[in-house]
Amino acid sequence: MSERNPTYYDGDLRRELLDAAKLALAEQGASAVSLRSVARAVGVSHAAPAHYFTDKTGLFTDLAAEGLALLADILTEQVELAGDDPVEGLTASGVAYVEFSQEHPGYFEVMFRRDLIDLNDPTYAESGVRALTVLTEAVAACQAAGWGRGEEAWVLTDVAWAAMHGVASLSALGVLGRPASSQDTDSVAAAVTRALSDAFRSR
Amino acid sequence: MSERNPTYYDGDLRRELLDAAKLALAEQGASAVSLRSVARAVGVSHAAPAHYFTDKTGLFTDLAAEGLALLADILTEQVELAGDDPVEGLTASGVAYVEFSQEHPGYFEVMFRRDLIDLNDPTYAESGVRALTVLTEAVAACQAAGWGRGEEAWVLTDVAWAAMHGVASLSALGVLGRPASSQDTDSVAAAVTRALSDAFRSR
DNA sequence: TGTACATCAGTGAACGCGCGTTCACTGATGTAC
DNA sequence: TGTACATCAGTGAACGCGCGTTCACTGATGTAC
Repeated sequence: MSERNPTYYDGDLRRELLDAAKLALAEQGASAVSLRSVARAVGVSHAAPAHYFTDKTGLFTDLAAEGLALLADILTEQVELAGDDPVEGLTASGVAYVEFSQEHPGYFEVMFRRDLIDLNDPTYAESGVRALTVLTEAVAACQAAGWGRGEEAWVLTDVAWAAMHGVASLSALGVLGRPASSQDTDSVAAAVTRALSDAFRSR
Repeated sequence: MSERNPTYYDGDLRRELLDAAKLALAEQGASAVSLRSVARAVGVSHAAPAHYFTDKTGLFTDLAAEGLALLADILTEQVELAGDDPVEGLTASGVAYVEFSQEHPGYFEVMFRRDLIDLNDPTYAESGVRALTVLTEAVAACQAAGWGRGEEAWVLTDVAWAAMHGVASLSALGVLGRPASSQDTDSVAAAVTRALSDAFRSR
């Protein structure tokens, strides 16, 4: 997606279209977002998005790739920050994953939707591999430190990913928390993520 | 949704429309399903679905309510089967949740989509409460047996739900498993679910 | 048993709409000489 | 510095399409008497 001639004027319109799409996705969900509505939100011709993204799948794919790259960066940072404590690195990654989904619901809405994006897009795939590699290495470091021994490495990676992803998804749905109370979504997700991390940590 | 006169002929068309929608959702995703396409698949007039479901949201809501009721049944059954072993009951519920998502991808596609269904539909909400109650009671029984002490009950319930839901979602996406190998999706999900259960069990 | 009537599931024509996509174009920016 | 040309971002009119929804209707099923 989106190969552009870098020697030429690289205006803000592409950026603005992506931001508008991200906002609309967060506020109204994917079913309400069209190329025309995005163009309308930015105030340009309805044909403009096709210039940058070819088609609707292109727009969503570029947005998903951008989000996935940011997520990979965030996970990498968390693992690096944790330094010599790999279990802390994995825990912090989980917390950061959930926070990412809350801070960027627009990204999260399309990042894992195979009916909306091209999973084989090189940029998207590269970031996906990067994020998964960080997670895999973090798990391997935990195992080297004695955590989760006796389990195959990829199983533990999937377990960690699934746990993070589950909290992020249900948190976005707004179904977590003490029944019939209106707690702050972020703090609920934080409590759940923390409890989940503790469960892993105590192994 | 769908109050109908039970004294009258209660044909199969409603059933067939639901089944066709479920199949299309599983195969092509929500963005490809329309009232007209469902009617086409069944071979009836495009206006027929409106008779049973009022509108598109109605169709998806009825389908989601049906799926959620089935899931609540399944979870209840697992807890009952486990009898005196509450941790086994919770574990079996997790496995069953993931299996449900794999056996009924069409249900799973709409069951948690607030942009597609009416979350306040009485039937849907009632099944939701039922499923969550089963889970809550299972967690309470586990705590009574000494598991997960020191954690608030709702946090543990959310942790369990998020874990199940994460595996189900990522499994449906097809991203779990040993990297670059084409393992059977079901067995991968089973391995991950099992590892997750073990993690909880060992607390 | 027979006739007249009520119900209602499903039809099919018609509507207006927003969509993605195409395409000839304009006009500003940058390049060659 | 000045002119002629090339590039390309973005325009706006036009297209055909599938959609959800409406509505007068048909015809089969069941009910009243």
